[in-house]
Amino acid sequence: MLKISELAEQTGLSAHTLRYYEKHGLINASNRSAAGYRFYTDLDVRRVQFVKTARNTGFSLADIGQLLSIRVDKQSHSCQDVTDITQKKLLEVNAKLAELQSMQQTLELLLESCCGGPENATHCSIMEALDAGLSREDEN
Amino acid sequence: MLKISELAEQTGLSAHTLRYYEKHGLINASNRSAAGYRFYTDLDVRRVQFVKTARNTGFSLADIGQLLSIRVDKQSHSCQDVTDITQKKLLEVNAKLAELQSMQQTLELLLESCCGGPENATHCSIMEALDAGLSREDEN
DNA sequence: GTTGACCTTAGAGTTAACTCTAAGCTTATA
DNA sequence: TATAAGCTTAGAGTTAACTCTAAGGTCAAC
Repeated sequence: MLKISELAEQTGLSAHTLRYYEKHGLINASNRSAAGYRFYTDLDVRRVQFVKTARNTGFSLADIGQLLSIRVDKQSHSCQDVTDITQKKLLEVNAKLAELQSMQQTLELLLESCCGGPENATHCSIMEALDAGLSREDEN
Repeated sequence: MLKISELAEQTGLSAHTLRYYEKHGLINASNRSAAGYRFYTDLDVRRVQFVKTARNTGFSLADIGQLLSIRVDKQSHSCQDVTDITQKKLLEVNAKLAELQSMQQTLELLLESCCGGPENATHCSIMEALDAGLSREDEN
């Protein structure tokens, strides 16, 4: 049985975050001391680790809530329920990735075009490109 | 001379957003009518377009504030001032990109591993992988 | 028996970039 | 001249996921 600070140390999350997760229905302490202190079992720890892993994989807390409700009653859910959530997240990640890759390319082109030196910026090609709307090559 | 809704239409930004940008010192209306209506010149329009282009390139409003202060006094700034801002942004974008690529890979592996069918989730390999911390292959 | 570290709760603050609302002028049109 | 569309401001609300604070109770050790 772990106290909240011990669980925090074991999982790498802060006690604040753990209480926050509890408030949002993701986790819970199986036991409380007479005075109200939270005490966590091994099962609780594993649930927190599940949350942390899902978080690192990009799932939102809302997604994780869904995944957890599948986790506690796997019989009543299908693999498709799980892949639906995962697919949706992958699409979001891919969309964000495309956006960032476009930014990356633009930034790299800008940096290639500019001397970056101590000359004054009167003819700076980055400023010119931003002024010209990047020459309309990549607009939204 | 454009009214704010006309500028909004020309730039694809909302009038709300334009006022927001003004409140944060990025743009301004060169003129006001007797009653206080904003009126924008061609120069104002170009400044707004600069902001929009920079925004699409990933710069934060704070970055754009810096770029704009260079823009209005290029003599007093060097190309290096501009590339410093651009470099910093590229590093941020690259960091975020790496994070998302790792998530993408994980999500794809998860999806490959799971049948995604109507079977119940008792042995769902996505759930198992999340439970196992993704087999420790990719931890933070 | 008193420090000091740790725990509790409710609730406020943070961040970025909007987005919207309310209450009240202004302006163009019919 | 009356209506509707559009403008003004100040300020509140939104989103996600924390992060922190205040005020106070608890517990182990010296």
